[in-house]
Amino acid sequence: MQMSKTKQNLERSKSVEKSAAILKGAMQEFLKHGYAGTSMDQIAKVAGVSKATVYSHFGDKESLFNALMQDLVKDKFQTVLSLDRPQSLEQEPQKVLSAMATKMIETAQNDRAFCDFMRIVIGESGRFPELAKAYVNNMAKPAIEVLTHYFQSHPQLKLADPEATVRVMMGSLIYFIILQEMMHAKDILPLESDRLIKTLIDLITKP
Amino acid sequence: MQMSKTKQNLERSKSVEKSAAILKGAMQEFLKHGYAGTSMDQIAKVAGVSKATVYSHFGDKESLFNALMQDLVKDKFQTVLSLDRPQSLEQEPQKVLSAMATKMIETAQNDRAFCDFMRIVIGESGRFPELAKAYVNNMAKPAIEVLTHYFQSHPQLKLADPEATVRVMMGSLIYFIILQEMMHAKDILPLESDRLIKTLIDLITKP
DNA sequence: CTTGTCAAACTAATCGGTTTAGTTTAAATA
DNA sequence: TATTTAAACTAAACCGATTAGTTTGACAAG
Repeated sequence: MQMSKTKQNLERSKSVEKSAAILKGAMQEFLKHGYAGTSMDQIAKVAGVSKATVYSHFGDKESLFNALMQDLVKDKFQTVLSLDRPQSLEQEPQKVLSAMATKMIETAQNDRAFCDFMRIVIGESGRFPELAKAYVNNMAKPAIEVLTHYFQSHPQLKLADPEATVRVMMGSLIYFIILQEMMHAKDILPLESDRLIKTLIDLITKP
Repeated sequence: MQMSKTKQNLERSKSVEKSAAILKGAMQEFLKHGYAGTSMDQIAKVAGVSKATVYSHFGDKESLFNALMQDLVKDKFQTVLSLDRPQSLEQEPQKVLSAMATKMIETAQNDRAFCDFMRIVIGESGRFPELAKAYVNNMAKPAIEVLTHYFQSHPQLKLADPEATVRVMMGSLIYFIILQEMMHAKDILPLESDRLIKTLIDLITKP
């Protein structure tokens, strides 16, 4: 039918601002109400955009959700990377590991969206296995690998199984966050993060 | 208020069988599709019951969800308790703790509904804080307390902070289950549960 | 006659998704 | 500079299906 374009109008590429507004609105709603609990009308409204525009940018609800979560995984990945790349690798492991753990918990405590994000990833991991795998590949795996490499390059820690030890450390911290921050257990099972971190580091760098 | 019954019609008191069928159907659907993703029509259908009956037994959707999840928490609590009450308390801690950890992971691996249950509790913990608190009070807290008591009554372990050590142990195991079983990380980040358990127990009962 | 149940119809709202009819934008052309 | 063109956009109506929740009227049984 129409061959009339073909000039160079790749420019007006569907107005990046609208796309960004839609993604921002979708993030707000999906994080708050979950996938099934969020409607396209809501998203269009909070994005300040017509529903038709939402559909012209992202074909359907599932595509929008996937696109958003992929973005979000990459975004939060930056956080995790900066947490796990210890700035001062040369200090004693006790200090380095302790600082990493502290920063990780502090991040979770201050970044509300991070907890909401984790909740969605876990909660929708059954219906969106690709989302779960994106989390594993882009967040859990790099974090585990960086930490494993750190453990392996510090033989003075005398760790029999650095890979498994990483899992112990990550698990302790993440379950603490899940329990205290996500499951509202702060009042029911109070525990200072410092005590957990000290105990954990002491176990790993056993005196 | 009304004392009119008091005969012995505790029998046909809304037909326990129907109630059970509804709860069973609701469990199936809620665990599979989440709260917002499940409709009352679906529940009535899979329960083999009319929708009106569902509403006459449980006032509305939210009440049904809460009633079901309370039941489920109590049910799964039995599992957790039996996991944490070591049958043979008198063996060496290495054996006792190792057996507990193994049984916990095996349960999660074999009981599909257990993973679905955990997913829902975490996923809906933002919108249903009461559900999260029920989980904490009826499952996490007892498990942590039993294990804490076990640690405290075994001073030969020389644990500086038994409470925090429990968190390390529980966190390691539960994050392993979340990653491998719920987030489909088995293929991406393979790790034998035996290695994790051995490493964890070695750290706690440091030789 | 009360109680529990049923299927079915019903409400009013919302869902995901499409379509329409008309407007804004910015670049290309003349 | 004025005009044309095509894409992106808008609000609004529309679609059929589905939602949570109610009501009705009939039937069975203690």
